[in-house]
Amino acid sequence: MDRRPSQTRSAASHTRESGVSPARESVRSRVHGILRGQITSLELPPGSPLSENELANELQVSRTPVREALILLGDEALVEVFPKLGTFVSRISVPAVMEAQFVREAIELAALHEAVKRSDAQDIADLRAILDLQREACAAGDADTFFGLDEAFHRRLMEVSGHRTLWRTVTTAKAHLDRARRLSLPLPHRVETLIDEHTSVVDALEERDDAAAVGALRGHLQGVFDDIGTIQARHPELFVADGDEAVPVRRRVHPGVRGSQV
Amino acid sequence: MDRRPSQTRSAASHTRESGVSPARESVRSRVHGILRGQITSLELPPGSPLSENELANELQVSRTPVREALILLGDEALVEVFPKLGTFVSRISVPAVMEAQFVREAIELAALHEAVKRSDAQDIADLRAILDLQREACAAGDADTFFGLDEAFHRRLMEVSGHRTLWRTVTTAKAHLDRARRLSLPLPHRVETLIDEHTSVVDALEERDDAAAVGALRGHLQGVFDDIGTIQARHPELFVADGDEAVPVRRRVHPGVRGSQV
DNA sequence: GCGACGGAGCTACCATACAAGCCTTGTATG
DNA sequence: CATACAAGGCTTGTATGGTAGCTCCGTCGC
Repeated sequence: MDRRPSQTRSAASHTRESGVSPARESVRSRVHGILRGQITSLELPPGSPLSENELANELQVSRTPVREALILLGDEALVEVFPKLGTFVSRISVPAVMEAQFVREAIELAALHEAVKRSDAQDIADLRAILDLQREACAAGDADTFFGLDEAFHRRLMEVSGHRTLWRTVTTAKAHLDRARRLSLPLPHRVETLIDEHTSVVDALEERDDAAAVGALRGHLQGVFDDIGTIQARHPELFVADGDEAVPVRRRVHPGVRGSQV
Repeated sequence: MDRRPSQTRSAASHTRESGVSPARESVRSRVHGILRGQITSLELPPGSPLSENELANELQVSRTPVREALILLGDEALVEVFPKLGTFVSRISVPAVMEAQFVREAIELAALHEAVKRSDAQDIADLRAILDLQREACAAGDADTFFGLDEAFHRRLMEVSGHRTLWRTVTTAKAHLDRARRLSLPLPHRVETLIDEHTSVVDALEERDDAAAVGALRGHLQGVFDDIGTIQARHPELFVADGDEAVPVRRRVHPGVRGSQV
């Protein structure tokens, strides 16, 4: 009557875990990760229809894991499921972006507040190393790498604060912010500004200047709002229309081609 | 080639939505809500096995919606799924409680900071009304009602801050805290203390005293830590053992009876 | 007596089939 | 020509079957 596994298992608890799984990853987890990446990178633009059957055929799996992945994505509001109608990549909602920004700012600032007290030389060196790589990616014009390093920077920053599992919470909020930031990246002057802001945070962190660090990070995070108006004017179809909540449009960007570029 | 629903649909976007659905709720959503309530109320104690087949039989539905509900619960770490082994109500992890507390505190304090600037007489009156009801529930010794009102209080507080959708984020973190608090409720002196702390927050809010409000709420929220050591010593089987992460024990509390009380 | 091994019984995972609802579109009708 | 209507094709929701994997426990070998 008593069952227990042969040994402790620390992994495989969170479905959302990315990275390399030790042996094999569940199909659901794999599909979830693929779709999540394509949505946050805008490879699947907001408003795109996501058919369970179609995805299952493309990925060569059955509907079940695809459906389960879509349910998880729906729970984090990256897709919208309309029963008996269809599933769509959620459009960018400015209020939702502001809420996500609020959550992220609250958590990261609180974490930074503790990081100021805890950081050591190694932490500072690691952060600066990431910034150097970011400058390289910036010079090379590699947007994907740049974004990956940006994520690494903020992640490392939270590790310094001593809260290791906190990153997952931020990730959920960050997904919505990333889509907006992806759109603003093509704008000039943005990239260098981001790196400068990161540098200011590390500088203040090294000098254990709490107020300066928090102020710098806040300014950095709130930069999302700088261009969002411009972006919305340029790509209105990617945003939810004012006064018209969540209207799916069952029309793909390019007929017959799924997941085409913007 | 163009499909769109007959009219705008604002509801049914989040699976986690509780409350009364307009027409009919999906089975998955219903099962999810039931299980979530039973877990956070400790009706299903940490460590309990949750078999898809068994739950499906008890609730008279198929395994599919039960499975999907369990996946969602696993995503918020309320259950742990061990592939090919079993699903269990997650044990209370002190580090996890601390992380959840960190998230909640960061968000609620940031929201309160804005609420101080926005609150009007009606808001204050509503909050005080909730406190009166809480005193009644306290006098009557009704724990469930008390907890419901506690939730209503904090929820109303976030509405005052102007961030309506933020409560959902807090809810996820709060679930883990609630289990710990449920256990500490039987301890004497706790309930009156909680009400007093709530009152202090509202008082400071009414006087627009930012520092006092934030300080009072912080003290209130950190009260979770006061008794957690005592609780863990009293109910060690509900917590994850030190140095032994997530070991499911396939043995129910009372043989043959599911969901028995603690 | 004690340890290794293999079947039994359970689990979650994935695949598939059926059901119910919405939208489109062809068609009949005023 | 415009409108009402019904069939068809699509969608997601639910139900069920089959498979791989893990633990338990009886049995065999030492």
